[in-house]
Amino acid sequence: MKTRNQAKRKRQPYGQDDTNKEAGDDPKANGTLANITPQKNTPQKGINKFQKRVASRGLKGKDINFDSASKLESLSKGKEKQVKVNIGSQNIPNTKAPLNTDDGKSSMQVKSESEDVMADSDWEDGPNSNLNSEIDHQNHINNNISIEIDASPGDNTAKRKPVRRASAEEKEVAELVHRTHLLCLLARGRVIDSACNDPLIQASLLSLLPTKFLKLSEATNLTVDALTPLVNWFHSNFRVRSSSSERSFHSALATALGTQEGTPEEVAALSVAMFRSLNLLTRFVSILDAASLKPDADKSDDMSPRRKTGTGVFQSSTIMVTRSTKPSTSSNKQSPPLDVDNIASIQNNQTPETSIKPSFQSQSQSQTISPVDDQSNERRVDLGSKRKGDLEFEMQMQMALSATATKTSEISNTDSLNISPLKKLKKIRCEEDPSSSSSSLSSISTAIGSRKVGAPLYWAEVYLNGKWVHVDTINATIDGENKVEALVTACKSSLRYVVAFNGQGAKDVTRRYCAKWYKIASHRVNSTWWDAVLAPLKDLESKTTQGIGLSDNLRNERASLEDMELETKALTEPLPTNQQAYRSHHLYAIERWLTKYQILHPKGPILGFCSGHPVYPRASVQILHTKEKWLREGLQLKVNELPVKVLKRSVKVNKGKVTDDEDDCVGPTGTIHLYGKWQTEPLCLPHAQNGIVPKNERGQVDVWSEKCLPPGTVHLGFPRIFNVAKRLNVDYAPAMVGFEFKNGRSYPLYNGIVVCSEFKDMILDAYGEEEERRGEEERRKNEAKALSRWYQLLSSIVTRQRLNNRYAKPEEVSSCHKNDVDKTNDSFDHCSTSVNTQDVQKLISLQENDDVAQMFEDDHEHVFVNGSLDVENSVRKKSCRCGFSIEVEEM
DNA sequence: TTGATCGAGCGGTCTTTGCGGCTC
DNA sequence: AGAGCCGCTTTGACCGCTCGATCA
Repeated sequence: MKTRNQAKRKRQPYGQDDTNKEAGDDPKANGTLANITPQKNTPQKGINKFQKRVASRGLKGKDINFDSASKLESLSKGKEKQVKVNIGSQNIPNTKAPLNTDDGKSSMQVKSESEDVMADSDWEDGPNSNLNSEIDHQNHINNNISIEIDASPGDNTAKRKPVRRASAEEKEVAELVHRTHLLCLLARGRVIDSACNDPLIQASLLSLLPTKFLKLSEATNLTVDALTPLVNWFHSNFRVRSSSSERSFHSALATALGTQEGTPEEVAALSVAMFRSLNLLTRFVSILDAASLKPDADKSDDMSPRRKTGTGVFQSSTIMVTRSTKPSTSSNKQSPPLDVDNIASIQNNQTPETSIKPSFQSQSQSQTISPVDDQSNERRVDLGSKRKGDLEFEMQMQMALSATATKTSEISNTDSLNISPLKKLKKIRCEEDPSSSSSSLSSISTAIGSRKVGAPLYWAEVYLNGKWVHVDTINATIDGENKVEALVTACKSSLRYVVAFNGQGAKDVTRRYCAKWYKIASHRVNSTWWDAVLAPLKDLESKTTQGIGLSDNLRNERASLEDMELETKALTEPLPTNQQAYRSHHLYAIERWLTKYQILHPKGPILGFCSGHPVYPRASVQILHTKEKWLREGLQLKVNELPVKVLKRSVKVNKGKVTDDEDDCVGPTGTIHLYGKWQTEPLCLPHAQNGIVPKNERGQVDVWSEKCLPPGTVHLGFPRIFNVAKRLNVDYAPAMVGFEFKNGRSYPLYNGIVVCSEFKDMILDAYGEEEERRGEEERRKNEAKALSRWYQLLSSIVTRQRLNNRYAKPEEVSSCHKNDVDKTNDSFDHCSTSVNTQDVQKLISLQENDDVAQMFEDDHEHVFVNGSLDVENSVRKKSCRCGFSIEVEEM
């Protein structure tokens, strides 16, 4: 298919494009540059335009040199990436340099390796007195302007990547993969949740607990503070390691419990089991880091942690934690836990900058490659081809390692280290909500600085005092739901789905952890599908979550409280600070990003400003349609409503509408009048009266939807039903249901008829009988056709046999006969028609009795008997006994 | 460094109820 | 002359979304 740009180029050949429009109306009339370029335009201006043009044709950025002093160079440089334009210019000022060539045909010659540059330029040959003159020809030989376009591969701008967009199919595949992955992750979460309920594991955990914590199980109104020592105890007694060797999660959990060491997933699950063993209402929470919803995003998307770590669906996501447990690193236990106290101490004692910068610098000077960071090593090898995201990730890795540097980890210096880590920190700080500046800052800084902290992927939610509290034992963080998003962002991971599991159910609690929904909304799957998937799981979750011994009222209250909390969070998102975010923001809008069919109504209230643009609630954005479009939705304009927006029609469409086609939607000047929904009311069509269907000017009813049916009528969308209505003498109108585009034109599509309601049953009954009769007729016709074909087949065999008998040698006769009979039997065996076996037997006996053969013995004359009649086509099929049949049109 | 802006590729939506030439 | 049949470049123009490049 021709692209729009190709079409544009086609419409704008060199001699007609804007370059030459300014240069002169008819460049061919006079081949001099002076004529091509008006006096007011300097050659440089023209050259600039040429450069621009070349750039726009894919030679962008290629080096264009206009060298009037250079000698004539061969233009045919083969495959050299060079474009030269030689323009003779001797004896005249530059402003009047004529464009001459050897053959005098074209005023300008451009040779390039990309033939299409020439190919889609509409150069025209033609006589030109100036160009043909010997003098100018000589001028050209002696003096010329050379335009060199150097497209060497090393050129910066030549590196511009060809933009390749994902096709619809690729997008669909990506979405399917995404959905499948989500389902797998949900199933995995349920497995883990189930393992957390194991009584043996819970009992073992209880036996490990210091007795002072056992009283927590009896306490009522537990607070966050009361839980802190328990979390710290767990944090310091359970370590995180990279991978699990166990196949079954249940046994892996048991092993992790025994060794007090496990994957982040296992450790988080153990913490959930521990809380549950203390009779605390606890959920296992996981970030579902599914494959990207967008094609190729995983290849280039640096947000995806799968690239950074190794295998496994859940394991893949924890970067730093995983790495920190490599043998050569210090044990987790050697690092102080990241808890509220630690954050406070960091705040008090040192700024993040001072804590990170010195060690970072010292690390950056080292050339030793740490055995710890094998993935960093890999990156170093391929530094030249690294993406920006990889560098950023490596930066963060190095910052993380260097900030908590122990003597073992040393990192080589790379170019990427030239970027100040402080700037990186500032960036992250800016990302963070200003309202939580100090604590968040320290937490993020610590997150980056500590080896213990990676992107949090698994944690627990404990129900305390009427609220679900985030408890991350891996990072020893309690009630840090506001920090999760920043941590995840800092670790270049994504927070698209946060799901809480309990009682074999699951609930999406992303809202609790995500303050900037607009950033993740486009990365989440269609909410209808996701909600449908989660609906049964949510029920399960809420039923179990409500605990034992609670009344239904309390259960409902608790469930609705959480829903309200999440809903409130969804509706109170802070205003984004960049304009682009308002383009598809679900809560807010600014006028500049509205499409042509949108309007603000009412225009207010103003919720704030972004770069001077007033911000309105998204709910104020209304869709506009033409009058016709509203009619299709069963709505009509109220009386005296004026269009709220008037659009110009395209030139081409106007051409066809210049006539007196003026109505409320298309004005005389080719404008489209648009109306909002508030200007409409339910469609009021004329009632059917006396069995007559109200029709439009074309004698039909436009059935865009059921709402478009005149009152008192019904749409009977059956094929051939109009015949029945006609036969019963009932008034009807063809139901036009849409348009079909074929051969560049639109054709109305009809589906059945519209009749008055009172005739509905009568017509349907008659239609049913008619269809039954038609079906029977169809069956009979098929049978007759099959029989006829069998006759023909057998007749041909008889003929063949007769010929063989007459002309073939005796030994061939028997074999031929046998073959024919075999073939016939085979055909019969494979025949799937409804031909009566008896009929065929009769045929075979006919054959054996040689009756048919006898027919052919004489000069057989066909005798046709009346066969079936095709009512629709008025064609009757007549057959002869020999099997020959003809179709006769009945008058 | 970051946001704004621009250009380009791609997919989706909207359009919307024939007509001119030929034969009989 | 007029009725009727047949076969037409594939619709394609436009808009919105997205992404990369560039610029301030």
